[in-house]
Amino acid sequence: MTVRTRFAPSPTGYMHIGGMRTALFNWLWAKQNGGQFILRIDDTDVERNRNEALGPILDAFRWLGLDWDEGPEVGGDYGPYYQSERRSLHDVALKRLLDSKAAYYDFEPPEETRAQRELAEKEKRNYISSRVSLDLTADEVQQKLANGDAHVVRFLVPRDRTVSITDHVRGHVEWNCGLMVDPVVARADGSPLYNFATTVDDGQLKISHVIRAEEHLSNTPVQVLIHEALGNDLPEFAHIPFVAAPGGKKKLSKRDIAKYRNSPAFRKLFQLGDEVLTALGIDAADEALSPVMVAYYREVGFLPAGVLNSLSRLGWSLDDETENMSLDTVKDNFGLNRVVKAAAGLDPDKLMSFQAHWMGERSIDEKVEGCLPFLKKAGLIPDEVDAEIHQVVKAAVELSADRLRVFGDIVLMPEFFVTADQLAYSEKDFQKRIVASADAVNLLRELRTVLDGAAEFKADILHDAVNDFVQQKELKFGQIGPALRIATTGKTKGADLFPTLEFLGKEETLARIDRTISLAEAAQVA
RNA sequence: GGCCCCAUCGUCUAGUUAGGCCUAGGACACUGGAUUUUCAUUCCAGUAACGGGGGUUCAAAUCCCCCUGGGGUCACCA
Repeated sequence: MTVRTRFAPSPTGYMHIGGMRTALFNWLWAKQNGGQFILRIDDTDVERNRNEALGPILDAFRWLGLDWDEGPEVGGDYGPYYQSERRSLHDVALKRLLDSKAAYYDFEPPEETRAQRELAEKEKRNYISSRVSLDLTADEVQQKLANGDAHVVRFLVPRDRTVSITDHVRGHVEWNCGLMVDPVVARADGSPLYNFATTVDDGQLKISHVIRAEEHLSNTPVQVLIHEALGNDLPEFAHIPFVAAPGGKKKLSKRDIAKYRNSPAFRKLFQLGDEVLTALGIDAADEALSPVMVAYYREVGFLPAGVLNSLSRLGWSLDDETENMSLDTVKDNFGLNRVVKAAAGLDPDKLMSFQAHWMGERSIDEKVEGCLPFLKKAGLIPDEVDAEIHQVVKAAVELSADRLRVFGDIVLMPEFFVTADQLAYSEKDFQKRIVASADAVNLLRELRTVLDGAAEFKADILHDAVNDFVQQKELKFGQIGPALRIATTGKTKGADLFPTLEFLGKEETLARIDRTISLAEAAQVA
């Protein structure tokens, strides 16, 4: 049997990270079994511009390197792959259901249906369809149809049986059809509804494995029944756990983004986004760029390997110890039988840890390539990168070392790229360690002389010179180090100090100290 | 509320199918220490879990039942 899996997103304008995990598992299963992974666009109910809304979704797949064998742009033998273009196919299937009496026209007013439903809930009773329209004679039905009476088409659930499946992750699951509502399969104008269109399409696209999030489990009996009525071979099912919000068990949802902002577990990612995106001149409040969406990770400068590794381990494990895995490793070892049943909360800390691991695997040159676009976007380097600028970036990347966890981190280190007059100081630290410190300014003046007099402007020589000075004055390094660091980089932490000074060069270093002294004096006077 | 799903450290998980190798393993986070004249890294160590109650058995995290708790879903959305 050829394994064919599919992911069927609606063109919404963004790609949800949880949806991405579902897509990944589908891709993994297809690839591992030498089958096909299909992208089908469920755009039946969308009025927005298709390309505009689909773009971000395809971008997410491309960014992560998850290719699709059939679907938009690549076509395939089972198209069209846009559900809206399959309407004639749905019409034929609908007619077959109606002709075989597997579905019926329901003229019951929607208010009436809703009232019955509410009454049932109030009485703590299961609701099933009234089926009053089934009492109509064929002529009466034709008459109402001719009159243009409002109606829907419902699937006639066989109430005397059960539906059971053997789910790849949940095992045996069974439903009593006597408890099921007759689902609406089409509106009065014949336009199909989700459960119906999906079933028709899955059958026609010869999908072998429906791998989807657990929240679809309750749709399964309806789809199985429709498949049977249509005479389709039944696909196999795998209902994987949904991705939960960090620190919780509830489904990660776009609707709760505002709430996540303040959640302790999620805060770090939002903060990183705020800092990096703002430095890039991008609106960090845009929900399409929140950590719930794949686009966030690309824009902030994550590696596909980091995101993929994290997503793979969400609800799946290779064994009892392997954590760092490339996509190839996951692909070779993936199995539906090792998918966990319980919902898994996204863990931002662990995600960052995977990301740092894979960034550490990158060569300096690869890191430079990754940083360049970010530096350009932030206006820290010109768009035209000549050899000299390339060299500067390379040196900065080497200095930043493992402080560069995501490419976006580089734009948070402007001290490597701006000149003395543009350097921004951390206000609080500047105040505390320089303005409010009794002799910080005097020491900086003396340090300036020491640095100026160094035989060579090299890290180790500067280091020795400053050490000598510290000993001579009977000070501790801690009494001048922080001030020197702030004066030259604007902040209290960062890359190794003396190599940084060497990187900046004598002229720039002294200029920064001069500016610090004058700013401090001005502040003290005021 | 009906239907369905789920339940091991704070988190992600291994172990459950074939009960003993489990004084429950790993990773992330956290805490302490070493290295680092900041921060980060690296290294070492530590804290930390089988939701509860009944069974079955020589033996239960593992099998059965009940309870509790958590979650999903109940549209002429997808």
